[in-house]
Amino acid sequence: MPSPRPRNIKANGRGRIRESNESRLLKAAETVFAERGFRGATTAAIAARAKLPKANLHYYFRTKAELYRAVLANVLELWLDELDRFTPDREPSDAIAEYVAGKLYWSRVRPNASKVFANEILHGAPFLESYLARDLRQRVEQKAKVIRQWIRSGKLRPVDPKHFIFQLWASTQHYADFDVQVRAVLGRRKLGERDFATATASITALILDGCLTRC
Amino acid sequence: MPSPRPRNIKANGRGRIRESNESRLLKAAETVFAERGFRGATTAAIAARAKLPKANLHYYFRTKAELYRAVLANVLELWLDELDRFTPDREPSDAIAEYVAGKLYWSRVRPNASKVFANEILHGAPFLESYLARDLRQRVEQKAKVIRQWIRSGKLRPVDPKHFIFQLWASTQHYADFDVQVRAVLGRRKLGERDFATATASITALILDGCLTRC
DNA sequence: CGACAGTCTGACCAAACGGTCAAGTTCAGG
DNA sequence: CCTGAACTTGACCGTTTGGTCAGACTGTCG
Repeated sequence: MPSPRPRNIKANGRGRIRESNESRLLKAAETVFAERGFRGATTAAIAARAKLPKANLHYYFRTKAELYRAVLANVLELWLDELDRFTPDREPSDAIAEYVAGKLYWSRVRPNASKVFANEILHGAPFLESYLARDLRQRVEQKAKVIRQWIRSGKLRPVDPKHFIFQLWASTQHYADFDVQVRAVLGRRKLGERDFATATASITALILDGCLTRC
Repeated sequence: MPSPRPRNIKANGRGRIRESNESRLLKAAETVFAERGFRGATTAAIAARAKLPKANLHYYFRTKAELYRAVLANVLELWLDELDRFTPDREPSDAIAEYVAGKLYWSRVRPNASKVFANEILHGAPFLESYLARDLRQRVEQKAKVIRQWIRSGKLRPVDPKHFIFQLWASTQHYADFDVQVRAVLGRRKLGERDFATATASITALILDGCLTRC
């Protein structure tokens, strides 16, 4: 949640400056946190990237942790909802294909969001513990039910629902979080729309049909 | 590479102390770097975990970067070789199953190694650029050839070899790097051998056969 | 225009950091 | 038991860091 501080929304149209500066800082912070992690990021670097004096940063966000929390909240909003495509009435192959495409879309257009999240989890999720234990867990539990239903109706093999979700997460996150490695292997300077299209097709095909020839 | 420094291996049996202390420091460093990343880790914290004074750490490893490099070298040694199971003469399903099992084995017994590597890549691989561009790229190119051969011989669907390898990497790394998330979703305090066995089975089944019912 | 909340910022600080150093202690070979 | 190399360490240093603050500026509403 953004910040508990003198929010002057009194009357109409106020706080424009605040809103503009806060979003500039959040954008800069997302980049710097993605590049260097929480501890490695410095408020000076974030402020510089937002082209504001450091003291100004601390005017809008009291502490580095508060700014980080705000960035995380933004990221979660983005990350949370993709799984909602999983509903009992849908054809699993469609839902899964759309999920992969959606996740990879965000990995391409907001790679830093993915990296901030990955970094947070990688280092033990000190800021997201309760989110993981509450919201995320419940959400997955719920979607696992949908997957079991798909299985019961014979549309899906008897996969382990949670591990299935892990695999979806893993394969889609990879392209944003490990992009240096992917780029090195593919020999690209930057991953383009075409690379992501190939990735989407590959992942979808593999998850739906596997790699073995059959019948 | 460990360190260019007065290595007293003169006569027999010397350097025992050095060897012991260096390995204690490396172990401690692996943990701390995994928990906090390169910038977040402090030499004081590493020294404390190794139960040595900080000055002693700097006696064995001149700088934090040198220590970090040594840790990375250790990690790479572990990570590098699993792909060697891919040879033209083998049955792909066996090779793949063994690869997944092998990678997940290391994810379980050396999760910090995986995290150090993941963190390095996540933050742009400043220490591993040349490794990625040379060794890794070549290695993948080579293994991609094997996969293409498998495809030509009709044992494998026409998957994109490199993206196929990415998927193998992604799904296996996930359990070490994102273990907090996995634990939260599964409701475990610690991932045990059984969890990893389930994961291995799930990943293998999914990659080989996909999730859709068929025929 | 007066007033006041909101915004801005250079200068500053204590704490923490990576790294150094000189003086000491231990250890094995002669 | 002597010697020299290897090892140990408390104290220290310059720099960087997150955060503060007092005072100046600005936009807007009555």
